[in-house]
Amino acid sequence: MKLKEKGAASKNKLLKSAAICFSKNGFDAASVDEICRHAGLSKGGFYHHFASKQDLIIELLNQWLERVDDYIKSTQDSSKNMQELFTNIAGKARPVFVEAGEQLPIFLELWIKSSRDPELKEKTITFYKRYLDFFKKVINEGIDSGVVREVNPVAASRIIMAVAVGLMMQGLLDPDGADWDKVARESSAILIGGLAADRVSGRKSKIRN
Amino acid sequence: MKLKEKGAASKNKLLKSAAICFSKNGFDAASVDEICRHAGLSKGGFYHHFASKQDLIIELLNQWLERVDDYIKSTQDSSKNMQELFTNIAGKARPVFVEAGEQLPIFLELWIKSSRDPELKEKTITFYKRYLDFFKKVINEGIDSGVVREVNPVAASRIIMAVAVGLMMQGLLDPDGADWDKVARESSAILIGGLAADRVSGRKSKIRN
DNA sequence: TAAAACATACCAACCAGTCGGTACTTATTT
DNA sequence: AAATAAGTACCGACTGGTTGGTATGTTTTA
Repeated sequence: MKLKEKGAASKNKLLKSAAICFSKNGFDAASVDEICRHAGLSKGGFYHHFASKQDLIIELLNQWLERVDDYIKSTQDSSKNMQELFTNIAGKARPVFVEAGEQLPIFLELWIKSSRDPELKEKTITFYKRYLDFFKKVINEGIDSGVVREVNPVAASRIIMAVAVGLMMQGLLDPDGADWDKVARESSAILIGGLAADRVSGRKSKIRN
Repeated sequence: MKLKEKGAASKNKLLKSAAICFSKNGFDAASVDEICRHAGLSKGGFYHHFASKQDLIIELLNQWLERVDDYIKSTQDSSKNMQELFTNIAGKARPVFVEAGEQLPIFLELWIKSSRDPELKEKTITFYKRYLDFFKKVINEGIDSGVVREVNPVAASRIIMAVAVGLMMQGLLDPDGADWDKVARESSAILIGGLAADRVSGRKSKIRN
């Protein structure tokens, strides 16, 4: 194997190990030593590849950001209308809750950390806005095609985001308290179908202010 | 002042200082020394009142739990039907986002911490279920009175919780990105009114599985 | 032989928690 | 009421352990 490749492999190993160690007990609890041990490298190796622990975190975030892009693209391609899209997203609840279930606490911890760290915040907001724009676009299409009533697209996007994030948090706190897969599907159904027994207003939504 | 009262005052001062220090940089970052300094007490004083740092956190949580009960009661009393309740809750978005805005990161951090710490988890779940039951009750009343269509009450409660928590998290990440007060009101409107332009199904909701 | 990819040893800082001791208050006894 | 005993509130130096980061040396590859 070439030197460069070996170096890149080690760096990747460190990133993977870091993600695992972080998910176990959080960012701060996972020490650099522990990550190194898990990756089978020494501290010198770590600081050869990363300037600091924070630097590693940033790089991890970048990797996730790329995945977000991929996910958005794949979901966008395979969904024709809003209902279908929501069904697709809700259908992916299980992999999100199970496979990535261990990465979830880190993801949330990162979110909170971002609220205090400008460097992280910038990255996280990028991630956040990307999803927001995606939903906004979907809703606008829905409105144009008459499937969605005339709500504020940005506000609606925020609710969708809120439901997604909020359900994740509940799943995190009470994993066995519900069949989250099912809850996700029901949630999207309620979000789509609406809560009220009868339409409160006419075609136009009744948002004041 | 009597001795006991003085002690209680000091303990309270420590709790308040802790809440402030925690909100600045998180649980782990705030050292016991820092809390003591802020409270104008020594370390010995701290460990006279609390068995450990964790012990303090638990007591803080208990205080918050009591406030939750008060809040639920006050909201319950001042709302006759579901729309009114939601309007009330959404109307309180500003105080939640502004006044308690600094305590929010801690609250969320606590949530995550709970997912790993059984002792904390038990407390947090109590808090969580209390809100869940509250919403469930409201929705059941709504269904009985015909205002709400026949959704799964538990699932609906989880969505409401999700929206609340999810919006808080977005507000945390991007405080100036939106008028969160307005977003909260619009959200409750959408939640109540529903997203779809036309009722997808008939009276019965179309939840499968 | 130069640089990349590590390893080893080490440090200064920090942190939760301990412990012996002090100042002051309350309860009990004389 | 005075003396004594017991308890509460608090101080601050100290400890054992951990952590992020560094300085320097060694091996491997181009």
